[in-house]
Amino acid sequence: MQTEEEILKIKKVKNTAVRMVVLRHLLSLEKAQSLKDIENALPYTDRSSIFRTLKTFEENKVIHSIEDGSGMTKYAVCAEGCNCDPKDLHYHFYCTNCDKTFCLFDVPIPNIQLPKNFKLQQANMVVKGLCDNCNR
Amino acid sequence: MQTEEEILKIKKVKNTAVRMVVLRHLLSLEKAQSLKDIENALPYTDRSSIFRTLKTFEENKVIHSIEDGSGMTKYAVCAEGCNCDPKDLHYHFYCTNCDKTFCLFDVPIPNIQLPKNFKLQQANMVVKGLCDNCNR
DNA sequence: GCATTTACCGCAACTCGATTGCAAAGATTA
DNA sequence: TAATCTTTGCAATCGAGTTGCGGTAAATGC
Repeated sequence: MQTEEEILKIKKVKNTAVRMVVLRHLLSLEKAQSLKDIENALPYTDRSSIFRTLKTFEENKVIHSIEDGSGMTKYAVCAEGCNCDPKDLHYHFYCTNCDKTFCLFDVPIPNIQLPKNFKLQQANMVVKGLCDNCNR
Repeated sequence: MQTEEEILKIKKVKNTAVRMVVLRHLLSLEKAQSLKDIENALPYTDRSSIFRTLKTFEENKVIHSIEDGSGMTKYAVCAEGCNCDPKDLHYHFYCTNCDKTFCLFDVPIPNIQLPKNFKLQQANMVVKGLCDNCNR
């Protein structure tokens, strides 16, 4: 497991107070977080600073964004060695009851055969339904 | 091919002027449309009327909505016999250059093996990249 | 056919997540 | 140290989506 400092160093992102606290927060949680989630969790850090931090992280592939159909973009730390290639894809499961987003790392993504001359850049596979906890 | 009147009758949606014009517009295009798209195409129809029409259509399964990662919900007319089941799924391809959304009816969706006790309600599979026309 | 109820429409206002302008504070370079 | 660039916090703005409300049209009851 890499420390926050190591991650930022590897991804060539300058280490600042806001960046450290945001990255630490993301690392401490297993679920993808929205800007709002982070804002609520870090009450002394300004929203726009968090926003810009997330953009910076995304540009430098520290994190990747997920559109899970909840209406809010979520963010999660890239796995070690992840280059946010289409190959690194996984399904996201959005629970319509508890509003949590899960990364389904274990569910394989098939090879998508696109029409001729279409070029894949990224993909967003979101499955919605009820999670384990809510499906009772 | 069904007429607008027939579709509304089958789906038990009352036929009104706004509904007719919105449905006709959606049928006339092969690509999923956003509220904004429709608004621009129908300058004499009020946005909120179009919005409520789309909601009514969606509730009655005349159309289905798509979240394609463009930030705007898109709408497309359901195919004949479509019940908007997870089974009726298909990939959507969003071109990051020309901002168009394509339905990839011909690309099969695999069976998604969810973790134990998770329940699938719907899925949204969006592939982003360059379309035929923009990939030159 | 007329009155009453219900549904629909258009306008304007509002919500809320995302984004930006700007100036102050901090870090870096010359 | 001075000049320059980056980051931060605040406030304002943007834009898609949504809602309240009064007016109009359609459906229903008598």
